[in-house]
Amino acid sequence: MRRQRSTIRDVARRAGVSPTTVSHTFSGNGVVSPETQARVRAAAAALGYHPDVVASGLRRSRLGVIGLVLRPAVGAEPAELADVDYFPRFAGAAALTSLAHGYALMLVADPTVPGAPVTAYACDGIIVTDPVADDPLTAAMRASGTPYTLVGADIDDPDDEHVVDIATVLIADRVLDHLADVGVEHPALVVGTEPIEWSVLTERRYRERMQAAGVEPVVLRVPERAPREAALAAADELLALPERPDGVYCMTSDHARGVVDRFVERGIRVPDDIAVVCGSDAESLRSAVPTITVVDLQPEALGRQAAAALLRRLEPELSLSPVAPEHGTLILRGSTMR
Amino acid sequence: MRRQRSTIRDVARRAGVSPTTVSHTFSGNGVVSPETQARVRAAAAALGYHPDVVASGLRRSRLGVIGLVLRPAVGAEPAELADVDYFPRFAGAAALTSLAHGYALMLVADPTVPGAPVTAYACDGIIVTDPVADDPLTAAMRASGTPYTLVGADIDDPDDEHVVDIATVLIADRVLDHLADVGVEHPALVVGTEPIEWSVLTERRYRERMQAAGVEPVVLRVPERAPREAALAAADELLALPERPDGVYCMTSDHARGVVDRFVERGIRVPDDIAVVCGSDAESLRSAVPTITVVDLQPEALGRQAAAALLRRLEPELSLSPVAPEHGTLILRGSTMR
DNA sequence: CTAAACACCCAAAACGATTTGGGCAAGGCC
DNA sequence: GGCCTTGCCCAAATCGTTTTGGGTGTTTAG
Repeated sequence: MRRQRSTIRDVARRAGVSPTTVSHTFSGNGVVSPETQARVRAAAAALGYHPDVVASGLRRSRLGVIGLVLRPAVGAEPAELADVDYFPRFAGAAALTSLAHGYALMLVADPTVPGAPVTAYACDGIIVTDPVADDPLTAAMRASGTPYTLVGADIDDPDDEHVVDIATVLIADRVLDHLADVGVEHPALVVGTEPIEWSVLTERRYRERMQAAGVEPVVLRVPERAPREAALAAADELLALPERPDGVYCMTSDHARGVVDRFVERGIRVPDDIAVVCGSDAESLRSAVPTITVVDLQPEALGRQAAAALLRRLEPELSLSPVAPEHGTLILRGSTMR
Repeated sequence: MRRQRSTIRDVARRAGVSPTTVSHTFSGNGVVSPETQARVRAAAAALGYHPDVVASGLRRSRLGVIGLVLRPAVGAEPAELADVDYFPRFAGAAALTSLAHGYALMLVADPTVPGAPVTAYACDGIIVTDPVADDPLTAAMRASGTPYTLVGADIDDPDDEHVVDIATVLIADRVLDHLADVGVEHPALVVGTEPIEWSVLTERRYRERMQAAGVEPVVLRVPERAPREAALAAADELLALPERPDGVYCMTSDHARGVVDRFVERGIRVPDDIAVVCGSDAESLRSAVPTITVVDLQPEALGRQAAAALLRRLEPELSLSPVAPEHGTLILRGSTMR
């Protein structure tokens, strides 16, 4: 029952050659006569041999694996992720792009958190979404010489070249424009607390625009992983304001759902009294009453782009069809249909 | 710029001990005095040392990685997957369950297809969704002694114990019951061609029920990855039947969309003339006109279950909270709302 | 006082591949 | 004939760990 895999040595013995020759025939590295190659391949086939990726990875320090660190998701319970569209879709697209070029994609834990497994360092390169401010993970990757690609910039290091643009400002503008279009005059922002580009730049842009419009900005910070009560409380806080906002931009689906639910509970009409937009899609937003207008972040496109960028770093001669970056558009639903 | 990682030997030198001792302090295997341990840890920290997962994987033949083979998706273009909910959600849940127990999850290619990378064999165990009839991959895994878990049974090997139940028959009954409830008397079935449990058992069950009801079964087989035209043609074929079906059960989202689109094009009213149910959910089915009733396959629950089953095989002493299997229910939408 | 038990540590042999640096013939050139 | 290629092949070192099988001293038991 124990694994009894045959090694390169077994193949060599059976084919009457040296292990070197076997290695050469498979890697195409040395010079091996066609007849010998045939003998070797026959022996390998007879033994059901296939090279040990780990051993060859050790020697060549190249494993054929791309790592993916989903930052906010690590440590999350699977159940918590059930409602989030972004990560699985991103990962799926990145995985297929990698597989198409001979790499496996591995979802790994952030190796900079103390007790975590350090599998990430074994990868030939890693994709990080989304890096936090002054990210220790990026630093670690740089120190260990592991190629990386960030999805969304490290806001404390905006000059890093290895970033896939997530167009946060563009998207913020679209959302705020849309709210203005449906007549919202003083929107509030409900944003997460993690220092990631997505949150920080959205808030910055929001404040800029409010200032330009001469409107007092209202920003509520609610932790991404806070319990539902936090979102409900945020809704109450908005309603208690002296000048009640007539629109809300919630970054995460949990917050949007909580806020809308509480509004409805309190007899506030959505969208007539307050319009709501959410910054990312999720099943619950589609089936909510009313359904909630969202930003389509196009996770597949980003996943593909991130994987392609990293693959280009790993194998410069690879020909990768460039992906046209087409950034988030709005999916209009009930919560803004006035 | 080249990777200059420090090794266990460097740490040993700096701490004035042997590599053995360093290994022992980190693995907790041998006996090392607390003072020595402290010295070793200090040295490791100073050098930024972290063990090489690949080297240790080679020696211990245990990498800390679970492989996931998404059968129908391998070789697919990322764009093709964009619309499919099932795989990314399944993978996401499996990944989080694995990470929570110290394993990374790796999406790998089917190693039994000729030129494919054999990364799968490097995994400590693999999850296969969905195995085809008499699956060569299962055979390979058995031969190489790699633990595996199948999601959906191999229909030619129904006695394999390492299977996560996907309740195909139960779901088929629910769909057919629902169609009957809304007045459908002779439903047709549009099913894929891959010999996977999901397709085969559904068709079998469908035929059983039609026979019991004394209705002539109508089964159209359309390849899973066929172009859109194939689904359109299937719709036409259904319309051309002497006794036109008054309901259709399409297994895949592409087929359902194509069929509905062609029906609408031809002036057939959905659901009034023909009701339609799809066997798996996708974005396009939610936004189609009319929206299409689907089976909620609960990919997260299955992913979690599959990972848990495999983890239990890999580490029997692991305490994994049992997951209550709650199988597919229907999400009712316009295409069956008569 | 001697022998056994214990605590702590280490050298060297794996693990399974790749790579380096030749070795040995056969053939070509002068 | 001698020398240089060229074609083909191999032995041994290497990658960074873990594990095996001792080797020291220092205590404890008899």
